[in-house]
Amino acid sequence: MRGEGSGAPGGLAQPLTRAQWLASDLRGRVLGGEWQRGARLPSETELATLYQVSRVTVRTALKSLEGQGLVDIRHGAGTFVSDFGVSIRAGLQELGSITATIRELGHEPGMEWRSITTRPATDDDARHLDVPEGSPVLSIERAVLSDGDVVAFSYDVIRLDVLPAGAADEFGRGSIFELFEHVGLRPKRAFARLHAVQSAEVGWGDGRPANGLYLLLDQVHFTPGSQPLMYSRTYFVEGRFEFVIIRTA
Amino acid sequence: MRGEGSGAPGGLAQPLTRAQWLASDLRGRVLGGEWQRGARLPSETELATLYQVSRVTVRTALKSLEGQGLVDIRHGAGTFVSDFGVSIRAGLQELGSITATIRELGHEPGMEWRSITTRPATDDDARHLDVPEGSPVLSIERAVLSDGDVVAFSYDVIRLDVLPAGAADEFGRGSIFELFEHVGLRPKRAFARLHAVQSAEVGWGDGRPANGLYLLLDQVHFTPGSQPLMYSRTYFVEGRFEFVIIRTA
DNA sequence: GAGTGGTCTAGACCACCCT
DNA sequence: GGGTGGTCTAGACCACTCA
Repeated sequence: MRGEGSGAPGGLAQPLTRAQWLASDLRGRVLGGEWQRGARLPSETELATLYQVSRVTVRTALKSLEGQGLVDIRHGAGTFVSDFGVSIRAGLQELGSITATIRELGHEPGMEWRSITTRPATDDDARHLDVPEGSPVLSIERAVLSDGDVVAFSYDVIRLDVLPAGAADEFGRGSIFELFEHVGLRPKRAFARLHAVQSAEVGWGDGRPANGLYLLLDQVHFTPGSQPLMYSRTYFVEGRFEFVIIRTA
Repeated sequence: MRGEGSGAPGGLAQPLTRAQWLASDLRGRVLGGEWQRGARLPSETELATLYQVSRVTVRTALKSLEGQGLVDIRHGAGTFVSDFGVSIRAGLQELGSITATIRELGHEPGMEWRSITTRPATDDDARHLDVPEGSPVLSIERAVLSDGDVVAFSYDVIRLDVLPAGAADEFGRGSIFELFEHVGLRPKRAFARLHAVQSAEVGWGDGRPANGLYLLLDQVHFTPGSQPLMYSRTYFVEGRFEFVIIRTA
């Protein structure tokens, strides 16, 4: 059954677990319109048989899709294609690159670097990245674009002591996540805080909103070994990006 | 081992799964200071033996604590008490009452009702709650307090057709979640969107911030059967509430 | 290499929905 | 009552960390 995985994962090549592969495949089938909105998917037992995996694996995959708002699992009744359906955007709780998210929404992502410099860590950097004040960090200022429009301004500070030698030179093109990947330092977790901000100091150029309103995502990214890797403050221009969270009991 | 569960669950009495009970117990032990910040917890196998449950159950509990930012699970190394430690606030992705969250942070929650009325659903209500325009809804305006200070203004619209007869009269005291619980309608999921808002129209009384800045949590709550139950717009006064999200890959 | 977490399986029993 | 999801178990094997 099921020849090749139709739904390619959004990110890069890397070994997928069976559950991730299944989720990706089912995601592709749902988005491909194989089932109508509100329609019932095959039962977990059926899927387990079809895909030759255990029911636990099926459940893991389905719960992931539920977390993305794609399907709706109802006890005793079945799993249904969510009413939000195809129009859903990736949830905020899933750690991934903004670029990938924009692409998944069907837009053309872009990036404009304003500056990339090496400098000593400020007091603030040091506190967030857990390094001594003054130790070298890579400071990046960039604007995130979607279909040519600025959706966010981001101020990122990256620890240099955990990067392989020469890796710093590679920054400046492509997604930051892809860079980390390339260097073998995939962020595993992020601790994020949200704030509403109004300021004329944020950002640069024509992309700045007249009202100066932003949703600030202030986050620290960690390696699988729980080392702080990057501290970023990303100011999303209010109204140009949909922040969605699926909250579950 | 482990006599009674020390860590009482934040919410109300209801049957807990073993994993939930375990999570609650471990949470109590961590918060109680049984292990230092950064210290390693017993291994999953040890915990499984100690608590007489399977390792899968232990993992479920630990992952829940990880999602709350309480512990830090490191492949091959062990599970450690998070550096954020005790000061952590509940994550935004966990669906729960604001009241309960405030209490967990060690503050005294409060509520001030401004108005509770029954009225026909507006166009906007109808769209979010999936009812015909004009069908009766319960409209609530309230302020959420923490230690006597206003932290949020909330405008809630509740479907009346799914409430048991007479239940509407019970609103106006206590947490809305407790009310739902009492009536047997525990929300299971919420679909939330976030916005930065600046407005002088929002809120009332002295609690309004001078700058008019709010973080708007715009959400629809669903019953386990996926019926829309409540549409609420909660305006959190910027700076008075910490919005935290643990994002994972 | 020993120990720890990450993933997966096959099977079981329960709670819930629907007819 | 029959089917579906919710939870749990015991055991297995793999990947990673650390000494």
